[in-house]
Amino acid sequence: MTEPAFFVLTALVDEPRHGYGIAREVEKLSDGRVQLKIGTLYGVLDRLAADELVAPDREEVQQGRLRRYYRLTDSGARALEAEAVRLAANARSASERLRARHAGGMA
Amino acid sequence: MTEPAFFVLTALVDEPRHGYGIAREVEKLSDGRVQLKIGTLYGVLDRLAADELVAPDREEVQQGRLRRYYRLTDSGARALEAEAVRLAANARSASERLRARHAGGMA
DNA sequence: TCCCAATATCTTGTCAGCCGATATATTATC
DNA sequence: GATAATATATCGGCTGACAAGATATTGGGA
Repeated sequence: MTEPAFFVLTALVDEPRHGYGIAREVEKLSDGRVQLKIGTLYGVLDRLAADELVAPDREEVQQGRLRRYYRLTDSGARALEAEAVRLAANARSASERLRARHAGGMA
Repeated sequence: MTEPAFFVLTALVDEPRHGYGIAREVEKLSDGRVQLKIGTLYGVLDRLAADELVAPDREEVQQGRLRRYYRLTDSGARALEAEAVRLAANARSASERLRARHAGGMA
């Protein structure tokens, strides 16, 4: 799973959101570190929808602007959970090795 | 940082290794989950060397086969540490949200 | 002896995907 | 009337992952 896809799924965990709203939520939940590019966003959404990790939820017209909402599917939630576990494991193995190195490297 | 690059750096934390040895070490430290492709490996090494996150260490000829060793630079160790922190943060934010969802979603 | 597998390097070509740029449309502000 | 924010979508360039193949040595099995 690519990193933009990971963030899109994370942004959809609590409630359905529309494209622009996802981009703002991702920026918020990463403390401004990740700014999803608009050209990236819709491509990612298409791919996630094709894989059925997200699904179209509803469409609204608010103040004349179309909002197309997406929600996380059960399959998407499982995929996100698995990816989170994988990332945590990767981070842990690197951190452990670095710690051993600074501790004097008992190779 | 791309995932293959992350694994290459991790494999070099404890000691310098040559290309083939890196591939075997990555497979080992990921419990067989990550099998670095040979075409990926050398491209990644070139890019990491250009960025000075790894550096050529020495060359050996063992049993007629050339071994070109690479070592992690201080800059590489710092980059790996930062990436590990970032991955851990990403994994944590996703896991927390998923936990809240299963707990009943107090949105 | 000959072929294959393992070890070891590197190159080339294809495909996926990120992202900048652009287009379109509405509302609000200046 | 121009600009910014909100909101959608597409296109093209570039980077990077990876399959495949080239090259070379050692050792084992048919």
